Amino acid sequence: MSQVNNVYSPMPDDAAIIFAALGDNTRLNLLARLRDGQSHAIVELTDGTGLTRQAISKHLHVLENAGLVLSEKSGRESRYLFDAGGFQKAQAYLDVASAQWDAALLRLKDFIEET
Amino acid sequence: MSQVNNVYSPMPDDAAIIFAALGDNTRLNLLARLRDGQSHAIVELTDGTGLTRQAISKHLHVLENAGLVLSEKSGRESRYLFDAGGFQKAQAYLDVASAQWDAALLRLKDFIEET
DNA sequence: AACTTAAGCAACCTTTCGGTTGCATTTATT
DNA sequence: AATAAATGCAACCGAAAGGTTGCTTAAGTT
Repeated sequence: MSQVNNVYSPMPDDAAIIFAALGDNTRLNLLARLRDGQSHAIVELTDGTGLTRQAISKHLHVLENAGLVLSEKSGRESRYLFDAGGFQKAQAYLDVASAQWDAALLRLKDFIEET
Repeated sequence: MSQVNNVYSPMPDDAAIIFAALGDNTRLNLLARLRDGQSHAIVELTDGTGLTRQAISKHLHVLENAGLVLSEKSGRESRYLFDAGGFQKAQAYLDVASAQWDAALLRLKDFIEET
């Protein structure tokens, strides 16, 4: 079984996973911090959240699974970095959806004017 | 207490609610069907999903709450339509995030070249 | 008036989610 | 060698999510 999976037509499954990962404020805040382009250790990302390290660790795994962050081990710490890939897929999905909507509106408009 | 809420800086809370609503395949499929620009009754949207009418009804409420669809009563049926508002907010959020990321990369690049 | 269709409401069930605590492990530090 | 720091893993918990069934109500049909 093969699958087409180019950037112009994101797989719905992927999209749902990415959007679900974005659908939580704690995770959106983590992403915002990671957008500085540098890698951060878990303790560091935990700081100021009011949550435990394990909670943050779980959130980071969710983000990683969605392709929104990358992780790398460095000595005793695992550091996380922003991954633009997930974002681009989300944007692509919304763009395609918008385009479909616009096209439908246009068809509707033409149909009405046809009278 | 007042709040700024323009399209250039979407409120994170809103964003999380919208993304969470998009983070489910059943709902993405419903949205895809609603992108034809026309209104659909619940029974109609239920058809072909393999789920019950009530399940679909709940999903539609989630979408409505996120500003992704609108509903209107017409006789004994309530009909749902696509609402571009939620989509635009989601797109705006991702755009701002991307821009921040790009800016951070640029700063990093400049910093390195400064050597 | 009788019947059918479209929905809403509410209770209930199971699974997932967001979070915590406790303990073991690995990698610095002193 | 002994201690401290950063994690990972696993069990556990309460709340929310996704779904179902049953019953009521409102609006069309015949």
